[in-house]
Amino acid sequence: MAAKRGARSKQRTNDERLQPVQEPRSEPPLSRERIVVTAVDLLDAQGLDGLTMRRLADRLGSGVMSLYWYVDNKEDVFDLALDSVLEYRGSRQMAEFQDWREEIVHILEDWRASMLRHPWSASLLPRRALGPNILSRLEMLSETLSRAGVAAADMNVAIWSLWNYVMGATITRASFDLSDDDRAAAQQRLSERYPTIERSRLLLDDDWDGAFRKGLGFLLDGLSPR
Amino acid sequence: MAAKRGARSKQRTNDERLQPVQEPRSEPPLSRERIVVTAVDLLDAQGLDGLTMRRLADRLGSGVMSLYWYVDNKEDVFDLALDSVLEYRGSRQMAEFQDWREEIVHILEDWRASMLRHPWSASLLPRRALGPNILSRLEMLSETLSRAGVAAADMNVAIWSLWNYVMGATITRASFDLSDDDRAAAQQRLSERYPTIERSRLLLDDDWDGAFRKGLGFLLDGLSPR
DNA sequence: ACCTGAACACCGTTCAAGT
DNA sequence: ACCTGAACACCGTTCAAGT
Repeated sequence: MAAKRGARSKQRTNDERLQPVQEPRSEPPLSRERIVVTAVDLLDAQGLDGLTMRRLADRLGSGVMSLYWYVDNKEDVFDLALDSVLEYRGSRQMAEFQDWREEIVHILEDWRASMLRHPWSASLLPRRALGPNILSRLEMLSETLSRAGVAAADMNVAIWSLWNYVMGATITRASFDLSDDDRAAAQQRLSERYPTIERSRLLLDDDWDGAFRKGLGFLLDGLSPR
Repeated sequence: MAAKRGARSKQRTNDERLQPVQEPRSEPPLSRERIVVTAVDLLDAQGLDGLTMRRLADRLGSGVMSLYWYVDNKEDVFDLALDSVLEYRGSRQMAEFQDWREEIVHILEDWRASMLRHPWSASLLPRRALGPNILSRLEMLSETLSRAGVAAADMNVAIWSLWNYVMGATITRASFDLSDDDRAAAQQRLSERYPTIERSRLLLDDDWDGAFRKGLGFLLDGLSPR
């Protein structure tokens, strides 16, 4: 568990071959999958700037350049980590929902939750090509809107509007991690020059989930066919 | 013009004191303002990753460490560049507008346009503290919503919803700069696994401005008081 | 097929020093 | 008050080489 790296195969001398094949104390061989899993861990722990090829190799117990056998470059690592985090793990048949609105809310809240579990992912998503997992989320969304009766001519606008809303909300939420003191101080500084937002206590509001759901409700009101 | 740096004050020997004070061929003195202007130029030319302290100093004709007299660190440069780009340059009295809706659309389209003129700015904005210029845009927005009769209880949700929509739309627009060929190729790959978004030609749609305005319309429909 | 270390061309920032 | 170069502890990736 707290085994030192580098002391890997030393105390293998007094043989314990009674145990079956797996050797828990030596690193498993490098693989694309291990690299992705470890990259996600590292990103979760250190953020976007915290992922470096050297640190990643370190965690994997390999030399830096060994990674390049499995991966083209650092951008490739980002793409793989991002896609892995966006996998939809919920059930596929949506029979459980009363109406399309509830279904859309579920799809978008699940998407948002997946990104917030890995706060680096939201700001990464718009910069990279769309991977298979985000595309299948868009496909789900699109199917549901279609069943809901959104006109074909409005379809793309509807999808992009919801995309914009979710991305904006999630990127903002993920990067706005001021402490309560910081927010109070920021709010304080508003008083003279920004009276209106001061009055509504804009920067003190911290019911992110509620605001997300409520604002999404407004948008869906606008998007509702007829 | 193509004067070598470092050769700055050499050929000052044969005196030309007839000319007045300004010396067009030597760099003006370093200043916070010059640093910000040059940083924006550099960011426009090379993007977020293209701004390095060394390149910035190079463009300014100074040593790298000289910058640190005017600026705390690189993050400081980002904050200053970001705020400078978000300054509102339009007229302040909104008498010209027929109704609040038109006014909101104007405010948000102007904000979006400012960010798209400097595509690095949108993705930077959510990561940094809110500077004075973005705060005064929020203040304008807030005033207008107030005058429009949005209930105090809905005010923050309304502001954050519009914020989310604009940020999501702009970040996406600014980073999605695939060539037409790339988009066609991406669209092609959708065919089997993502039939619904394939059918609506989601990735081929390139009327960004129209989609922004139309989606904003839907959101404002939802937000309209009563 | 898989892994490696040395090397290159970069980074941001500290520090001690110059004028 | 303003500016500097050397140095430190990093980066991503190429290359030539090892097994």
